[in-house]
Amino acid sequence: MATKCTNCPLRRRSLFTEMSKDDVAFMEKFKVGELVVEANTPILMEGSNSPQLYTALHGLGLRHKTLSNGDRQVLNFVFPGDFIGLQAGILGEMGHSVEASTGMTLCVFDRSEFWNFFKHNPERAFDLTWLAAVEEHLLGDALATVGQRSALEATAWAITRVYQRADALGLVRNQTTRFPFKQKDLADALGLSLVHMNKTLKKLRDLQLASWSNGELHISDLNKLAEIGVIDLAKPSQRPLF
Amino acid sequence: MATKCTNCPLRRRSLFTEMSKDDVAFMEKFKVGELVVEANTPILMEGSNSPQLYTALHGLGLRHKTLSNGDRQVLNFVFPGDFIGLQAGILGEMGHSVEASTGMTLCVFDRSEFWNFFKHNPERAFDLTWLAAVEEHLLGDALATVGQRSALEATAWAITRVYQRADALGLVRNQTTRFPFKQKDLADALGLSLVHMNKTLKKLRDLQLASWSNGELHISDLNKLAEIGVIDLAKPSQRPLF
DNA sequence: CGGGAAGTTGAAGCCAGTCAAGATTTGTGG
DNA sequence: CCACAAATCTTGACTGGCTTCAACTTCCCG
Repeated sequence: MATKCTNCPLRRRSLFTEMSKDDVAFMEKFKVGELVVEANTPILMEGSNSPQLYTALHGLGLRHKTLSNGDRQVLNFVFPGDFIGLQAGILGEMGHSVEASTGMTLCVFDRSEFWNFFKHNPERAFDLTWLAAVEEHLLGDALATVGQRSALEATAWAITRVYQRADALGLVRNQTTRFPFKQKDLADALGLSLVHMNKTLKKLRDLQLASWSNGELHISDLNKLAEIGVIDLAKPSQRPLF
Repeated sequence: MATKCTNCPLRRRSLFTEMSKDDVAFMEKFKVGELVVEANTPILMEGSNSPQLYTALHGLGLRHKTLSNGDRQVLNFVFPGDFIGLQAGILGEMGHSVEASTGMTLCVFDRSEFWNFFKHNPERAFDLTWLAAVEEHLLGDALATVGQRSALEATAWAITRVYQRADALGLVRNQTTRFPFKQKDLADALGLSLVHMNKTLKKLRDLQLASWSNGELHISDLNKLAEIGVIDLAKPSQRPLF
């Protein structure tokens, strides 16, 4: 049974901006159902023009591009609250693929209703653009990391960022959070080989900064980690939820 | 004397979508003037919240992030028609800096009027989101390149992309286009050292694929270049102009 | 329990970074 | 318009971080 937007468990979290009753009702009309997928299921394919758009309610996934030679670049990890399919909605074509890494529950929206935001609800349209701008911002950071930082720095950066995102969602306990990805996923996100990723993680373990095993990420010294990763620890500001 | 939007020289180019007379008039109100800057002038700084937004009318520039350790990542090159400051307009803060590499002329828009697009002109608001989505798309490509491709592949990719963009703007003659950047700029865009960038360019020269000197980029074999760079040569589709 | 996926570790090689020095172009003041 | 300085480009030699190859271990799940 699909949850009503009024009762959305995500909306309560302090990370997300308040939404008026009217807007919630507006979203309710837009929502056509929920999708439950198993781990390792493709959700959207690069180049596709999906009739449906999603918001991640529960579970984790990743966005990636696969080159014709088989190499894969992971662009980002998908957390609850993330909007999926903006490029399909706006450009008519996804520039990357999205897949579920764990089991996931997704809110499903009808793409044909997309235009209504712009026509009838400028605030929500603005929020949508806001999300696109943030995504651009994050990709810029990732590009700078992959382009300029060493393997140790990049790994520290990535781990710090994941931890911060999880923390903002209230998913951290005892400096530990669920991070059910493969080492290969992180390697592909940072442009490193799997072997070197493994050795770099070992180094962070030996330095007593962070350890990641059995899908659990534990942070021992966030400040030191942030320092190595050249990242500032400013609390992420509130963001709109779609 | 500032050009009126009605007479905008860019708008005539086939790359850009048609705009209704009403919309052009709408833009006209939004435009507050023109800015002429010299080469090597900063236009927007990372972290700043500029009251003004721009569209490049003439000249070339680049977007970049500078890390605290001094390393620089070039995110993209700015061509005529590019909108500058979307992040400032939407997020209230730029995630990267923008600077002029040649002398540039920029249309200046008032940021405080920004919200009016969403309120009064949903088509233009949609176009804005479109631009943000395309930017995200391009950054994804760049990330995949820097993360997964060798120096030769990455360089071929970058050169091909620049050439395609210039071509779409009608800036190519005799398979040659103006590309008045430094080798360091391209190196910083691809995460390579200057020395290796230089040697890679020499290799492309020796292979008789492309040569770049005196700010002029000449392409001998675009197909081969695109093949090495793993990029497809589909004509870029029309895009909205702001 | 057996087999496959994921993680771990060592050894060898190479792509790209760093260092260094000279050539060429660009900019500037007299 | 020349002369000198600064920036950019170029090339060679050396170094090293990361990749590749290969084998072994551990963890699951049927």
